[in-house]
Amino acid sequence: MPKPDVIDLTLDAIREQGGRVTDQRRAILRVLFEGSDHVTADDLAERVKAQLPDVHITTVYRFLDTLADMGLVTHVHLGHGPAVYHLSAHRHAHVVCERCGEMGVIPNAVLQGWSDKLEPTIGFRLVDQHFAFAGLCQACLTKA
Amino acid sequence: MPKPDVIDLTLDAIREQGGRVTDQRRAILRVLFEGSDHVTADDLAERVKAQLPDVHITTVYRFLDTLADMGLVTHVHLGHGPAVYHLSAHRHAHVVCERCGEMGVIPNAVLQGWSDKLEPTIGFRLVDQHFAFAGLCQACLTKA
DNA sequence: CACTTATTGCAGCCTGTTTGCAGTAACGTC
DNA sequence: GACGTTACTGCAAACAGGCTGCAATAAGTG
Repeated sequence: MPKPDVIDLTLDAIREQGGRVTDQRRAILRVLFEGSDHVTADDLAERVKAQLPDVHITTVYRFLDTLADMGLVTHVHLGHGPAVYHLSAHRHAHVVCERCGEMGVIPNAVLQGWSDKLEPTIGFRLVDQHFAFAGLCQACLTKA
Repeated sequence: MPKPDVIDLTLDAIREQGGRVTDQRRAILRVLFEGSDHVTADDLAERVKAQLPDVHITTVYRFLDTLADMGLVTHVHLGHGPAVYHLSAHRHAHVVCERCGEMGVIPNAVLQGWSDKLEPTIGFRLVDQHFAFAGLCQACLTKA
């Protein structure tokens, strides 16, 4: 008996809330869970099409939205271009180099620490970053 | 002899680099320097039109770009909507409440402090925020 | 199998911003 | 002050990323 994997569990969750399981959704989930993190909707659509042609980008957007409502995926804006999506389980803040676009990850503990100090002073608690922090990476720093 | 103000100095700087001074540019600068901070290009255009009708939004965008090249203005993305522009002299990082859109300001010293600790650990230096930080304001925190 | 209704693909819309182009007008020179 | 050069303007149209309405399709239910 093959052990039920994340994809099957997700599909069950979808059915449980009255959603339906389609080939498109299965393919999208496969790419999401097995492919690399931080994909744009467009990338995702391309990769899905490799398995199942004719999946429309709109379908991808709509399903990502559903998954977001379920709390499974989140999107982040790394810069001026399209947003990238990743599993909420992999949630963390992002830094992006303003010069070269290189991306770094800020551990949740660090963000938490900042937030704890910030809240008493200016009355804002920082939450999971929905927008990346702007920065400069080592390579670009030494170049300059 | 009236003392030359920021606007005149800016206009001089424009002329010095081969740029031309027009009524439109004068009006845009007036709104930028005298109006409130954190305006969208659209807001700006509206306010400019109050003084000088028929100034096209394209002109506003183009001149903002020129001013950005000169290092005079910066734009920040507060969220999903349009970007807001402000004078570079007023530079600081921004926090925006994810719930209600309320905006807060993070002092430069605070950002600098974070950056100093972050750089040795993950190799990124934080720079002036081009994207706002996501957060929750006091009001929304207590409501929840 | 029949039925209900969620999901799909498509075309077309939307917002924010940029571009190409021909006309206008600012500035340096005579 | 007139003249020529060329930066700036307004307009229309394009652009990107994303979302919507709709009719057709097909997943789940009994």
